[in-house]
Amino acid sequence: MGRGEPGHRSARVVVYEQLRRRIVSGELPPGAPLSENDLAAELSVSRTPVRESLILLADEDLVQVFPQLGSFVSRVDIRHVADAQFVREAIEIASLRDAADRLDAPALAALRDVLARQRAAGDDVEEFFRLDEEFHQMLLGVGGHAGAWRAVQSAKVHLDRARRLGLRTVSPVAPLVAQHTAVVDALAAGDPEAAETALREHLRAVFDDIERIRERSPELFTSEGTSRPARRNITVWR
Amino acid sequence: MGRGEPGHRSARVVVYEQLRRRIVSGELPPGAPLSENDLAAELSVSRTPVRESLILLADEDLVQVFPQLGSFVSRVDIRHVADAQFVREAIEIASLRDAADRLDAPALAALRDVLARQRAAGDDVEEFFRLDEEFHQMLLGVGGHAGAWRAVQSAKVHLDRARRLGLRTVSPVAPLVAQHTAVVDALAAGDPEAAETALREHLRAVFDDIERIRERSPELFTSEGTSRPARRNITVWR
DNA sequence: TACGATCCACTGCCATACAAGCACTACCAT
DNA sequence: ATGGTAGTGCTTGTATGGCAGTGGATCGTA
Repeated sequence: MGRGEPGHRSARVVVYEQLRRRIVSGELPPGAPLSENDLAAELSVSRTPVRESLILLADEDLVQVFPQLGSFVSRVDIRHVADAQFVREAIEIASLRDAADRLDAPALAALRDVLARQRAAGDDVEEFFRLDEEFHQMLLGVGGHAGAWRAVQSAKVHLDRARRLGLRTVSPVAPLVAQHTAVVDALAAGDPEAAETALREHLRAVFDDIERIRERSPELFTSEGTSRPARRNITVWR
Repeated sequence: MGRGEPGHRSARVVVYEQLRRRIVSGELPPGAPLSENDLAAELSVSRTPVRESLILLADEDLVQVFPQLGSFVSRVDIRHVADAQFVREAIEIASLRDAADRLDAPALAALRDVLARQRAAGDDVEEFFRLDEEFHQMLLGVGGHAGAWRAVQSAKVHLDRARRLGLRTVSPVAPLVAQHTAVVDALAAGDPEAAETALREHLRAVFDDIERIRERSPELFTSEGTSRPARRNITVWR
């Protein structure tokens, strides 16, 4: 496929999406070194698209770059997560108020379909997060603010990463699906107040989860002493 | 100054900030071509930092890149502006609710100082926008959500650009300062309801301004036919 | 053993060269 | 006059080379 084809994805986009996915999933944990050379060799591209991807990831605070030192997966800054929580809540709640008036039968059916699939997903974490994205994006669309999804996503990515880092040891996903259901039920019942309360509780529950994770695994979060990582184990063992 | 010094600003950051300023100010109008080679020559750097800056600007929808065709200052998409308006309003209003409880004497004095400087600025557009940024950022800080400023800014930049494109021909800034003052007065009076109403009216007034600008200068906004610009006048006349 | 000067592998930043593709011009055949 | 087509100069995308800077490893000295 030629470069001009609509389906063409440049090497930069491919690299960016893969790195982002691996960082958010926890496969590349906070503090992991991201050498331009190593990544280029691993992904069979040159340093250029790798570097451009790292710049974009640094712009959304998923990566920290120290010139002449190295690039690293950023540690989770709890203040940054709190800010993301606030932004996300503000946008989603504001949209929900509009959604109460605009909900129609097809949209309601689509929402319920996502909920059913979430219940069916069980403990498949990957699937749950895919459907979680779909649910919240759909909810924004019902409010007539699908265009605000990018802003939500740029905040949500930090919440998702923090959750996934400790998801195995902490809460199951079933209550979250129940909270989603409560929001939709309140909307369907024409009770925007209850919907707002339910959504706010849901988002707060997510944040509380993260704070529990922080207590269990403080090494994943920033602390004043570790802000500037150093290289480790450069020479090969022999 | 060495590259490692704290005050060092890489060529990429310098180029990025200059291009961003020139785009938002209208010096580089919507549709203007941004050739990587030309910009590199003009700014006395190589293509690399220019290109990396364009990627960042494209990520925030200030620039559109068409592979093998060219990069252009993006036209103003009214839907995009409406989304930005919604996001900004949601965040600032949510923060204002917290600000009502947290306002103390020093913060109030700082806010009033900015208002006084805005009144003194008169018709200096550059100064007005600087102080407008300062005011809204300060208001977020009072609410305890200074970290949300980046999210607001990434939305606000599109509103600012749209306003500046037609500011000369449309409304004066004095009413905007009066609206700012109304917000602070309501906060100081301990009336969060009135403050919210005043802020919402202020933000809506800004958006109405943009719609008036659109009626006067539709060529600055997207229309279906002009989404993909073409090159013109490649060969030199002789 | 403890400590300091030096070395050097490795880093990201920038400049440059090459590759692939599109738009327009100019020309040629019909 | 008109339609088709090769040529040309620009575009962005990718690869690579060179540079300044960093800090762990290493060796010399007390």
